[in-house]
Amino acid sequence: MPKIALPDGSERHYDAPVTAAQIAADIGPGLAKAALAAVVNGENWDIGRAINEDSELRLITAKDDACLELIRHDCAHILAEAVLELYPETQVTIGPAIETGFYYDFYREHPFSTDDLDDIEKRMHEIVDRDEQITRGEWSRDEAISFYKERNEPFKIELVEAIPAHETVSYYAQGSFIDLCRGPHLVSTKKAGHAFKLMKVAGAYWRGDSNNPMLQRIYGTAFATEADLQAYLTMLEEAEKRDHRKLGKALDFFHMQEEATGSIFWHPNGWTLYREIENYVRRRLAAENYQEVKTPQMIDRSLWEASGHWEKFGENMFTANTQDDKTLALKPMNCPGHVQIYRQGVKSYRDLPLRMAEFGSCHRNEPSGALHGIMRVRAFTQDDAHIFCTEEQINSESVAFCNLLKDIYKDFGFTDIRVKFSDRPEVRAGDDATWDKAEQALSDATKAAGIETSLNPGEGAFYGPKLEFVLTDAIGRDWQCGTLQADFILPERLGAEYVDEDGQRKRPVMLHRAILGSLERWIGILIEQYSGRMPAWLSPIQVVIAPITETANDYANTVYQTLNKAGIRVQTDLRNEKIGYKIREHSTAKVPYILAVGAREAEAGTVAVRQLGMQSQQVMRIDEVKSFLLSECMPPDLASSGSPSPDLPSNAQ
RNA sequence: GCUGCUGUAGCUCAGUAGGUAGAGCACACCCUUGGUAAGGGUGAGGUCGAUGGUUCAAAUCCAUUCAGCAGCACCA
Repeated sequence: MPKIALPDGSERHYDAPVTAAQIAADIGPGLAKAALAAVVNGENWDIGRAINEDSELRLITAKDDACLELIRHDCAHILAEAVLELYPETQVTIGPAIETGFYYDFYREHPFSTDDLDDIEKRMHEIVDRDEQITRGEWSRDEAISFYKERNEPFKIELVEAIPAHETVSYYAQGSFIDLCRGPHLVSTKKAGHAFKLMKVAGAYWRGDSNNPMLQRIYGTAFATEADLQAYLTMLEEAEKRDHRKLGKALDFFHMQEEATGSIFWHPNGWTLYREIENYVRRRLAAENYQEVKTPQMIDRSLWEASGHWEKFGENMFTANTQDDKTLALKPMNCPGHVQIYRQGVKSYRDLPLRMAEFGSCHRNEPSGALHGIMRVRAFTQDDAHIFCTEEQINSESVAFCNLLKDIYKDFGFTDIRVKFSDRPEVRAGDDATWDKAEQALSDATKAAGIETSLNPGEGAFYGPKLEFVLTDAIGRDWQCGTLQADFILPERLGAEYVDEDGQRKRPVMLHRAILGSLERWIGILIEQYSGRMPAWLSPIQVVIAPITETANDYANTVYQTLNKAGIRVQTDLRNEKIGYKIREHSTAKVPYILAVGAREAEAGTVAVRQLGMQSQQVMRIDEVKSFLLSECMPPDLASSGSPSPDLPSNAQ
């Protein structure tokens, strides 16, 4: 005799088990039609599945976000049904709904090609039109296993065996297709609708393990309406235009080429941006009492053996052999080098915390498939630093670091930061007690800094747990940028110590930390964040002076001299082109300010200022425009402190 | 590293029945001196990622290889 509680607070009583569909019909015909699924006591529920006990019920309609997940999950099943119909020799594995749609992993001898997707998609539309009823059933474990044995589906058998003993084994059937599935689903294939599209085919390892066979994954996306689907596809196209690889080339920032895979050739424009960022960070660190150092690019393997890198990280290290049979390694990290500087001379507790920073150029031999534009490269520069401190200082140093990081991110326009807490990995140095201590210390520090973290189990560094500050690129991929790692192990291994108040020699703790992460990745993210339209202080070319006719060339040069001398990155465009052409070109090149000068301006000693993205222009006197541009182009840290002389490199020509 | 796809002028791309390559933009020169997103003309520029093979003949077919792209795995 189930009693059903509804979201509006009302209750309905039934004499016998009842389905959500029946309840919806009792409430009204409109709802009966609109209801697609239900949530019963917080659990997703098929609309046609009987409810036996007193329950809280919420009905799901097409407007619900939860409905989208159902549609996508249905699409995954429809995809599998279509594939089995077209390619009966295929084995099915798993097919969930995901954030951007759905996928299904198949196993077959001959991989799918992109051409197959059209056929499969066509068949999926047919299956939707067939209006096949989707029904839920339950199996005993043995029934499930013998079913899949008969069909020669070893992957599915593995899945059944992995289901915990106390859970029921359910399946969903539609047409001739039956899939082991937790559900829920809509009542028929028709309800999934036609607003779906298969996107790509790719390999994916069974259970995400590269030791397992590779499956064929087909990705698709699906929405409740055709309009939503179109909007999503348009959004993807727009995101592609923000791709840093495309913009980096278009804006003449950098290039890469075969002979130096994973390394960047920085062009003058890109390098100007790079240096501007580096100088900004340098000023911020100096203000926080960091000391900057520089350590060797290549170090003998013995040091890497001592630090543990040779063993734990050796596969990713580039090495070079010398004529006298030494093996040197290009540094993949800066920490061992910093410990060497720390160890010069005796350190006192009075020296701690000691903050040692380096724009450390590192090389790592990343797997070829991991390379991605300038976001994931083999040669990069970290805004790295190591804070040598006592255990008691971990907390305050971590809090100070988190605050500095947040402030710097804000200056670059990032306010929405996600933070992951990565704890001990399987391959690690140090004993469990040390790890307990390190994880606890880092966790306490994040709480003190008021930072919310999500757990990222087993992803810590081999020497310590870490915080990862994650930003997202144009098409939604996550990239780790900043990091904070508590390390009790390297100081031990490399013999760092200090003399405490009581005269005893003790181990300092090392906090490994980076704010931007790598300059290269940071610039990649920045380009995508701003679609290449950098804030003026970061723009490689801040101002272009464009004479309207060549009679104004001399005057343009005069204005140029004034602005260049003031430290503004300014260029002139004296080419024999019309002003409209020049405006278009420099607008496309995303130059923040264009100063048009013609006879009128030359006569009056003014310029017509046109700001990027604006239709109109504003006439200013030379002295006015100079102070206007100086303030517009001021790096944010200098602007807020009101420093009179910005440290702008002047590289204009 | 694995699976699939791609690789033609500086850039974006065309070239599907194998017969020694085309367009637009950019570039050079000439004309035009034009007031805020592309003025006009002429011209130069590729041997088709690399290597090997099939063929009378290959950008086009085959093999190997390198690089890029998507995903997976990896990411201290």
